[in-house]
Amino acid sequence: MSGGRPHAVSRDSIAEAACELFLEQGYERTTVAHIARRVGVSRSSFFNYFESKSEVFWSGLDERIEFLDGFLAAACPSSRPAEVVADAVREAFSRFTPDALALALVNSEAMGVVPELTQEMATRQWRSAASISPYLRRTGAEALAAEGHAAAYAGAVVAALRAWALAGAGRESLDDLLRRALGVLR
Amino acid sequence: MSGGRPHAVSRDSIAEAACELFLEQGYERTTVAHIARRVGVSRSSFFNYFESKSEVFWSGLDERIEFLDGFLAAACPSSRPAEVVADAVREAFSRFTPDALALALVNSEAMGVVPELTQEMATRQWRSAASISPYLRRTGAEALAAEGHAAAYAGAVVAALRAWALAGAGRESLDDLLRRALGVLR
DNA sequence: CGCAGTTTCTGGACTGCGTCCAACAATACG
DNA sequence: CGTATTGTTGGACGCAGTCCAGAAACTGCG
Repeated sequence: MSGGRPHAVSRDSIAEAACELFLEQGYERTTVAHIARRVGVSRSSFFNYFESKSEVFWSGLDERIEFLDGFLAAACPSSRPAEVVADAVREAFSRFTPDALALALVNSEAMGVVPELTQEMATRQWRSAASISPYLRRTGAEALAAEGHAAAYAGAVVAALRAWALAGAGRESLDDLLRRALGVLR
Repeated sequence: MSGGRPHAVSRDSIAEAACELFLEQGYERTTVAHIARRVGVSRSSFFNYFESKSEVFWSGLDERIEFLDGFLAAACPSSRPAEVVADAVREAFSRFTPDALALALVNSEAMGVVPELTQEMATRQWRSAASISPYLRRTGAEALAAEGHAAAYAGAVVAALRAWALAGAGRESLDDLLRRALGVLR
């Protein structure tokens, strides 16, 4: 059951090598082949670890969003939906650790990843909203209202995340920023 | 000054042919070469009219968002920012006509364009928020609050747009939907 | 030790998007 | 008719992402 050829490298080591190259020569000019060669593995193998070049940045965040989605799907409708959502978000991000994404947010210009980053970040914000909106609907909100409010929460989360990364992940508490960003939507 | 070879086809005719093909065989299975051949032009020429395959859907909306951006950039800070934003949005979308995007929203499953559409729509929502947020900041709002509220407005706009397209563009007034979606964010 | 089963690695072929460019075609103007 | 301008064309190119068959590394068993 537990046999098979062992992994030659780890996801993390690939992500690390990729970030090095992005910093050295920029995102666009770095090919998947470059990354693979630097970490000592074939191009094919890169795609065994990551679905795409850009996914290097997003594993950590996607995991947290998936957690949020499951959490809210299982949550009971409350008369105070704002608090449930805020708690869910803070719970989901309580174990978010600085990773490639934080590095990319800080060095976005040096890496030349601004367009890539906004595009992908927008997608994650959308996905967060898509997790929040159904919960709001279950509390009785109307469709347009649910989507608008969900977008607000998702936007607040992303704003907090950016502020946190830009302040130098760890120097400021992500939980505090989330609380502030969500609290301001009263 | 006004000489030169005339255009062989129009942007609209290309978009039309593209939508036909997307409906017939799906977005993924339709190549740029297909579209070009159908409309009787070379693949190279397609890229003279559109920057990318997906841009076929987005010209109209992008134009409206750009208008919104300019409008808000020129707007004076008000003590009632919500109303200014709402007016700007309604003004920007007052001339939005049903186009390839509305068709794609309605037939998203048939076209197999759901992932593409969510990704790109998320990017537009982000861009709308990025146009609104600076205005809110100029009215004195704090950074996190401005981003959260801007995300809410942008989300409401996109929700209204989707609802409008799905109801069969024209059967319901976009302006009404926008007013409702924005009004609910009190 | 040899063998079967399992998992990963690898190289190569392939499709399709998007870019670039030099040559060519169609128009306006003088 | 020449010239400037603008659009079209085909071809070559680089790269992302997919697919696959075969080799490699490990486990457990006879």
